Amino acid sequence: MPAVDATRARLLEAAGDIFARDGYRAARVRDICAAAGANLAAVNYHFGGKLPLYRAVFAHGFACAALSAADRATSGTPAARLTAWVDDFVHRVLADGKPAWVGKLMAREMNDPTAVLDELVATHIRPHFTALESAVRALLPAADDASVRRGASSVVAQCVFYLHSRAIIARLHPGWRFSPDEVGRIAAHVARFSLAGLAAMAKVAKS
Amino acid sequence: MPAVDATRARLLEAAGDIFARDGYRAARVRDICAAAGANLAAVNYHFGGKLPLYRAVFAHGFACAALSAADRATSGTPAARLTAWVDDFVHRVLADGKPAWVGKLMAREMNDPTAVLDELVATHIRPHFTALESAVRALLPAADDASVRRGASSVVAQCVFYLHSRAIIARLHPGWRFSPDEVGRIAAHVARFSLAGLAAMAKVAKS
Amino acid sequence: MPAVDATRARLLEAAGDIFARDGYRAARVRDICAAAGANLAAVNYHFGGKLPLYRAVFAHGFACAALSAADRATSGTPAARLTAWVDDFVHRVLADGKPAWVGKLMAREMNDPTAVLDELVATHIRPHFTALESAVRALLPAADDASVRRGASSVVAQCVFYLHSRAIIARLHPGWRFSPDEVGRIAAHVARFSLAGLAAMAKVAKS
Amino acid sequence: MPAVDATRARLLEAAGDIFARDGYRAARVRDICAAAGANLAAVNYHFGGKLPLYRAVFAHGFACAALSAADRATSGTPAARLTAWVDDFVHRVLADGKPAWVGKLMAREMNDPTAVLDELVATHIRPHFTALESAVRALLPAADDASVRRGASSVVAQCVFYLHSRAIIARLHPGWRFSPDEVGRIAAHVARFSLAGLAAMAKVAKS
DNA sequence: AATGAATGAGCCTTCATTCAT
DNA sequence: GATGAATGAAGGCTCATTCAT
Repeated sequence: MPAVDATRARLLEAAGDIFARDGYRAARVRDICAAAGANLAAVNYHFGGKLPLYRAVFAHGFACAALSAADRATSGTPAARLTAWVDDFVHRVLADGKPAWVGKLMAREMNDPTAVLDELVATHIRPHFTALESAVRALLPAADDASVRRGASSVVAQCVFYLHSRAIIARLHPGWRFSPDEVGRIAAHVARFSLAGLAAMAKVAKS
Repeated sequence: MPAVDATRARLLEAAGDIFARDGYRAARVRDICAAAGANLAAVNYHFGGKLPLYRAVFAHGFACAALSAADRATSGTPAARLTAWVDDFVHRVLADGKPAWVGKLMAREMNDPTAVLDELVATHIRPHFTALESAVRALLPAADDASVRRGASSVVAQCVFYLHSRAIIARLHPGWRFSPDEVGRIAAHVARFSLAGLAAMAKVAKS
Repeated sequence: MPAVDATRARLLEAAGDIFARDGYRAARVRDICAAAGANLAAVNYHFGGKLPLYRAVFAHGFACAALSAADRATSGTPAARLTAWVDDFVHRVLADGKPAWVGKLMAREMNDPTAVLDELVATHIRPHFTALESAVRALLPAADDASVRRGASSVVAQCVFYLHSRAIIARLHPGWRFSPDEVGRIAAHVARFSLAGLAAMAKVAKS
Repeated sequence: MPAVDATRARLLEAAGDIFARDGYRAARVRDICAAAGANLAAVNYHFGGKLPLYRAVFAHGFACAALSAADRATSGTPAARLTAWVDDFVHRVLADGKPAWVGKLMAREMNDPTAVLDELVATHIRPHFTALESAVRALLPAADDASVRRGASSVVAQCVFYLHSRAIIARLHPGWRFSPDEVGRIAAHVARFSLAGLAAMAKVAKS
């Protein structure tokens, strides 16, 4: 592709940052254009409006992030698959990498669901969650669907916690830094904690 | 005459609903006043502006909700205290009672922190969280602060999950209804799951 | 009269101050009522509105100020009458006494003439100015009306200058204080300056 | 294309008229935009708000008016310089030319000083007044600063009188028209009157 | 292909005024 | 006689969007 789409790409990156920081509503196309070094009308020219841009940002973000192969958790023992799933998710949630705004945007979508969320659930979230549920189900041989749901929820909850509650965490524990090492420790902790929790569930269900 | 503050009270209730539904920015004072059956200038007259109203809504919401005696978790064995804490929090998060919007507002504040959040952390959240942390610390005799932090986070995470992720839950599990019975089951689940997880942490720390 | 009109009187005083300071438009009835220690609705109750209050303030102000007998300049030689007139006017303009706001209000009315100004011209200003003109005419025996008008204008101009231009004066000469002594010096200066100017006019007209 | 700033220029001209007529506060951007044939948001787009527009109006007004060469009064005898200064100022004050609103705006600023006035004093008024003061000082060889100040004030006063008091003049002397001829006569009168007054001051100071 | 000028809808706020008590 | 609650009109400003170039 020629440099034609250079502005478009810069716009996409800038929009991701600003949408993640300010939310859809509070974000101003002015700021996005300015941050992208583009004209004020560029957003409308390239995307046709603020909302189309928002959709494009999600598409772009997930296209970049979803490549990280959540599928590696499809083989091995259930415990290993769960551990791998947790490790992958926690790292993604706490990553500071390029598409750092993908997670923040997701968190925002959850509070202000738009039509975009439905698409995301269908294309990315449901498959991802199903992979976890299959591992949980294998770890709870005698459990009914509701128990599996609750068990899987407890696992997911511990991962997304660091996404939704970061504002609270920053205020309660100002010193808590999420270095790569700490992220690893958190992932290991969540996996261990969850496996023990699920084991307790299995014991109860059996009895 | 109690009719003196009738408009003020209606305004407060309406504002809670609408702020919870639309967020601070997107909420329009027009709608709030209309919903309260009051004049457009009423919010400025009674509260002095949109932001003061927002603060008042939080104060009102917490004043109503905080009465539910979080203090019953201050006595008994650590396990009992943690169980009581979880039960209280899960019920509060999943309650459909009067101040149903308090939770939603909190969730919004976490994604879009304003100055209000700092006050809330200081007055309500930190004390609440400290109570949990003390129970967790008692359950992890040999653990360092970081471990206690991660352990407590896992417990909180499972409670607030049903607050932040309800949009996702509704899409992934459309049939999941949070009846009083189900809320009870969830609370029991989270407590058991967490105690097992913490026990596993204790074992590792000891070894 | 009973204390019934105590509020009314306080309102009048406060309104004078605030109208003089902020102008009719920018002045807020809130501030006036607050300054008078009265209710917000007191202005409407006692005067029937903001504009009626404004008129009442003028009436009150001139009733207090006009007593100072501008008429003492009606006897004596023309030069003495002019000197007395100037002395009276300069003192009134630069006075810091009770009805200090009367002058400022007049200055405001001149820039933003309302119906009030027409009344004032008829009842106070025209008689006052006519007294001056008669002295000037006596000093310019051979002059036509236009010359008298210009001469009288030059005299008045020097007096009102300290009213209209005080903002400029304060910025150009920050140290210039209008103590009673200085006010006396200014009055003397204006009279002497004017008499010399008029004498020069008389000489030209004669030739 | 010069059409680029056409709206901006029309806005400036319309704003000058309306600000002069109604004052800063009472003037409505609506009216200004309507008078300029522009959209309601045009003033915000081109100037960034009402106050910035107000400043721009002053800058524009003085840029147009200040070209009239106040500098011709810098050479010649003191009397000639004073005469030239007065002639220039009187003509400017009583001009009906293009920037007719400049004077009215100045008069308003004097009664309701804003931050704009400070800038104006520094950039235009002080230099202008200093030129006069130097001529007056030359005419009062033995006088102290206070006397020079009072003398210069008497001269300025006669010029600005026709600015501030036009509402009164129109009511006291309805027939007084300020034709070019009459303006010339007034200028000559003020100069002669002032030179005589200053001569009288010089005589007193000497004695 | 891309821009800068211009638009119009909508929002929060201020403020004088009114009304029931 | 006097007040506090409530009203409605109006104003300035923001911002996404459009249009001519």
